[in-house]
Amino acid sequence: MSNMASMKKSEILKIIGQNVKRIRLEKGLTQVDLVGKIESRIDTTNISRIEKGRTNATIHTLFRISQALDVPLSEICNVQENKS
Amino acid sequence: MSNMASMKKSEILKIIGQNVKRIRLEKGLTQVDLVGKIESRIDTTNISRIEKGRTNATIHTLFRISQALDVPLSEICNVQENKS
DNA sequence: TCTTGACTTGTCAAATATGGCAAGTATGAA
DNA sequence: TTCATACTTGCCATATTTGACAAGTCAAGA
Repeated sequence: MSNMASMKKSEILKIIGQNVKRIRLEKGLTQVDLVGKIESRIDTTNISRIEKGRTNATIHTLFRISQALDVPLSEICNVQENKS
Repeated sequence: MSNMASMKKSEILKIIGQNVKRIRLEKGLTQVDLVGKIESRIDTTNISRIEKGRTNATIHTLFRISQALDVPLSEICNVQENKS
């Protein structure tokens, strides 16, 4: 049912961002907490833009976020509505 | 055992690239075949660079590739060695 | 009201991803 | 050897991410 083929760029960026925000909140972290746990520097500006779906983050940026959130990268990258 | 915390940028890019290449070959596709299946244009140059881990692709580019390969994005983003 | 914390958003500079083209490498077949 | 296919890599121009800072919004308290 997911009709992935027609998913627009803005849509998947929004889903990725929602994933990041949801996991961050589940861990009880603020954006400032999160960047504090990230190895090489990431700005809260960028976190905010990613969570809002305003930026098309690189995989390495998302990977660093996944490390700080202590979840697999694939969890952040879960954009599928449902699997058969 | 995965020691994700110390994974360097070049290492995760290499794994992402290996994932793309492996799945593409499993599907019996050439790079030219692959770009032919991608909605908005992607150059074989870029596919090659991603597969070789030479470029830090954006999530939207990897998403379009996952669509063309008919696999979930999370499969391309599977960089974990093994899960506990 | 004032303050604080959390987040968003604008702007800027620097780095780099992307698309495009051309040239090079490698393999296999004729 | 010659040719074709598949892929890699260098270069270029353009677009955009990223890091950084400043300013703004919003909600909860004191």
